[in-house]
Amino acid sequence: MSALSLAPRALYEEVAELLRQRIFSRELEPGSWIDELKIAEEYGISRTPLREALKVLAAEGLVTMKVRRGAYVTEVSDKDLADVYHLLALLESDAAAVVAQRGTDAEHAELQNLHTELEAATADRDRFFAINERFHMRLLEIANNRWREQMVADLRKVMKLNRHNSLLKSGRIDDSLAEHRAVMAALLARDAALTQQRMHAHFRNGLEAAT
Amino acid sequence: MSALSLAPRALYEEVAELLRQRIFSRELEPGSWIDELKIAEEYGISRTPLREALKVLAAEGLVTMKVRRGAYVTEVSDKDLADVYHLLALLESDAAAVVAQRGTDAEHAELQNLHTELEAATADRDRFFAINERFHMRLLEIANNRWREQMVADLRKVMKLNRHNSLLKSGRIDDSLAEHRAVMAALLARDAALTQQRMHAHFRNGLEAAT
DNA sequence: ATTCATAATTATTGATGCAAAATATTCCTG
DNA sequence: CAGGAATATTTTGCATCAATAATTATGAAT
Repeated sequence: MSALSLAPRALYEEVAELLRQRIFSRELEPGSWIDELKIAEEYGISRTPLREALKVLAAEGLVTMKVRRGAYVTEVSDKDLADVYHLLALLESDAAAVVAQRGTDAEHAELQNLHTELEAATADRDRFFAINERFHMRLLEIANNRWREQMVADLRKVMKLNRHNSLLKSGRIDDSLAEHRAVMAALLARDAALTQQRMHAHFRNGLEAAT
Repeated sequence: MSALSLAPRALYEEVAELLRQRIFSRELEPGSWIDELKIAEEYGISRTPLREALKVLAAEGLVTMKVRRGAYVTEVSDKDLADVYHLLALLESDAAAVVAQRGTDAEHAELQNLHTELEAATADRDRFFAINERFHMRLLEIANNRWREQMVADLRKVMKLNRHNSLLKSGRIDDSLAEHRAVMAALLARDAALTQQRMHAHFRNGLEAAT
């Protein structure tokens, strides 16, 4: 990690990222109030960029702002988890259908390559998750709808708030891979409806495994 | 409008709302930079709450922040318009399917009442739009997914950035009403798939009329 | 005359200070 | 001893101030 970055982010962005990590690691627990003074002192910054960072996190749904009370880490109930998952399934399965229908052959090949990598990574759990993540992200990029990309990114952040934090549970690697394979087959066949349906099933199974 | 409100909003919220109105009225044009000093002076406030408001608007997609350059009103291309519309169609037609399947009889009756009001308001264009808006909002509330409600609200704000600003063009009132009637019929019959399909068609027609 | 470099101006970003509001504490009363 | 009111402390919210980076303008050199 180099000290000077090519695209220097604003301080409030850096702070937002640090807070996200602390929230995801549950160092900042859901429901707990965020002490502006304490955090600002910890990071050696003033409260101004911290407050701006909190506004960003509030928009992402990670924290909730109460007037004259401050910000607390959002608590996600089981219902919230199911609701968010429902939307992710909807958005990503639609993205898959779009890619099946309108993706170029080169883009399809690229996804197929990622899938092949995935098939080869069943032994290494972390690697499997990492490649899986790249696959889903690349799929969204190819679907080429920046508003959806933003929404999915935000929803995935909310998912990470949950204790049983998994878009993909451990024991489910083999099942998940089989579903992935089915999605790819439909996608390469350019069958949009089937791709959408199979991706949706993939998510539904994921939710059942998570709850 | 009373001076003292029961839920006093923070200044940055008020400012965000004022800026939204100015953006929607195109007083602040898409692509134009927002002069913090000028706006703050206009409103007689400091720049701190203004900057926090800009972060909120950025999260909604209404303005774009550039590091060390400030904020400018987001420009929405025709592609953006189509992309946002695509997502609105996806989210709202799914909401309709959910309501068809899981809404209570009382909730269905409530929507039917709104629809009846709509049928009676074809002569008054503004009234028609207002009731239509209420119908869609109520549908989302009944679908009972606060994450979707937030996303749809944000997407609708982005839609309003566009010049041909209309989720419902003028000449299309009769067609729109017919589509609405079809949606209601499927919904009351608790046919989720058909409801979803018809709501989707309703949006598709809306987009074609807008472009 | 054009281009590049340097300086000056302007605007954004971050820090500090102050006032108002909410919560916690203490003291008084029943 | 308990309950409530008044006070004190903590914390948020807004404004002002300082510094930092970017753009523009100016001038010199080729």
